[in-house]
Amino acid sequence: MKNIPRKTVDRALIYIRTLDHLIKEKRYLVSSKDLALITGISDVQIRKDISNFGKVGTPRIGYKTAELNKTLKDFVLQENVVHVALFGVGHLGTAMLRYPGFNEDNIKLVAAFEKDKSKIGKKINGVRVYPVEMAPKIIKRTHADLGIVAVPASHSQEVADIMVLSGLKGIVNFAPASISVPKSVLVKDIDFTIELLSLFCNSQR
Amino acid sequence: MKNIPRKTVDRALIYIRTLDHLIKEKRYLVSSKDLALITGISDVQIRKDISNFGKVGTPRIGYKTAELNKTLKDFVLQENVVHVALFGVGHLGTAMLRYPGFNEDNIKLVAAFEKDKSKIGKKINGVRVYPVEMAPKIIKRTHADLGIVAVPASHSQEVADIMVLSGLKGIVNFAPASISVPKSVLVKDIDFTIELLSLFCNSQR
DNA sequence: GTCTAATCGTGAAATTTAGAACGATTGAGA
DNA sequence: TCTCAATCGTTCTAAATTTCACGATTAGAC
Ligand SMILES: NC(=O)c1ccc[n+]([C@@H]2O[C@H](COP(=O)([O-])OP(=O)(O)OC[C@H]3O[C@@H](n4cnc5c(N)ncnc54)[C@H](O)[C@@H]3O)[C@@H](O)[C@H]2O)c1
Ligand SMILES: NC(=O)c1ccc[n+]([C@@H]2O[C@H](COP(=O)([O-])OP(=O)(O)OC[C@H]3O[C@@H](n4cnc5c(N)ncnc54)[C@H](O)[C@@H]3O)[C@@H](O)[C@H]2O)c1
Repeated sequence: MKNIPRKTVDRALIYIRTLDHLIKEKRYLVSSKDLALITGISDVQIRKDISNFGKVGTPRIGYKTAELNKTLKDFVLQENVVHVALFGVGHLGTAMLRYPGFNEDNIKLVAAFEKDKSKIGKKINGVRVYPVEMAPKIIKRTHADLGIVAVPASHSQEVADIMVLSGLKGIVNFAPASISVPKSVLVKDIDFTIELLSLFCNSQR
Repeated sequence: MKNIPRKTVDRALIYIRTLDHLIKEKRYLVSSKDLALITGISDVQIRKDISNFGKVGTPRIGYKTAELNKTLKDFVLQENVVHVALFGVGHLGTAMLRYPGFNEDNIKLVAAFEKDKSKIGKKINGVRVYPVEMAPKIIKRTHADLGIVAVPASHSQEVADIMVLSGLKGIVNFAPASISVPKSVLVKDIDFTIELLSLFCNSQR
């Protein structure tokens, strides 16, 4: 298997999202220029990304939406369902538990973990809330792949440690604090504050 | 003013966040190596980033937390308060309205806009919810700089157009669909689905 | 069948970003 | 005072990523 650039993989997910949408609208063909208009990514970039996955386009015509979608999905997702464990059932965590869109994209929240006893034992949108201590056991039982940190920053390292111990391979961290994990575990920080400030800084110039 | 790399600006925000924290703990000095341990960013990268903003460190000692923090803030934030308008008071929008952390970082949610009449007129955490039609007027009155798209993807382009018309200079888009805006308006997409899938893909290799 | 315009795919150039190496500086302690 | 070890800041090198240029291909018009 060819070594595909990290950023290409990320953009492939955007192409997949876009193609899913086009297919739902019964669109059969799409050119790199069309995709560029929709996604804001340049047409050259799109063609180059796609060429990583083989020659699937037809000159003068473009790409068949269904075929391209399948090609991309085969490469980057391989029909996997991604199992995710949530830590922290507060405002943000609850929003995610209630979000119906994950299922459609092969993401399954398999369990939630809380400290607050009043939330433990409940089921939100079919997902049970467990005490944090049960995380290692439940995570193994449910085959969770990834974890989400949605606890206050003061407890983010603590839950990150549990996630690592439990064998999770990737963490999305919403807490506004860096977490330390072995380098075999990937971390994606999503700090709304930083995103807003960054946008503001960059719009100022 | 020197042209500072975009990624350096983003990392500067992480340094600021970290320094805020250290200062709160009454820590006066910090070396690039310390910061590297905390943030996961390499010490070389950190020194190089900081050197963009002038020589503020002392060999053998490191940086004074307060001084470095001030230097960074002067460059990238300039003591501005960022005014933000929220579109969509659903699960995610409400979580943001209720988040107390923004204030501490000079981010102010100045108004929220909704379609659902049952939500209009309410005040959440001090922020009033208006009908979308009032957005241009309220945004001008409140001097909002940025907007947040927290409506379903099916309506994201529609509200993005209103944001542009209203003069917002940057948009954080949580909807899983690309939005088209003039290139003078910056967009930051945050698609939880894509973040999770990306993490999964990258952890698989 | 030939021509043509649109589109793909790709190799090279340019740009951005990260990393490595290393000299310069400084405070602490012998 | 002199040495030393820690740390900063800068320059050079390397890697990753994007952009550019252009040839190759193909469906459709005539
Ligand atoms: N809500 C937002 O818009 C927003 C914006 C920026 C950053 N964040 C960050 O996202 C994270 C979650 O935000 P939120 O608004 O949902 O916070 P929240 O306070 O509403 O929820 C946090 C939840 O985590 C639980 N918790 C605390 N310690 C725990 C532990 N050790 N193990 C398990 N659960 C624990 C709490 O009981 C609570 O239910 C925070 O780190 C916050 O700083 C949120
Ligand atoms: N909640 C999550 O965890 C999550 C995860 C991934 C993506 N998202 C995306 O984030 C966005 C918001 O998610 P959510 O969970 O808050 O959705 P939600 O359905 O809870 O809330 C959406 C809100 O937008 C309002 N709205 C609809 N059309 C509008 C319009 N034209 N103008 C103003 N308001 C309008 C609705 O009345 C509703 O209150 C959606 O695009 C969703 O796909 C959310």
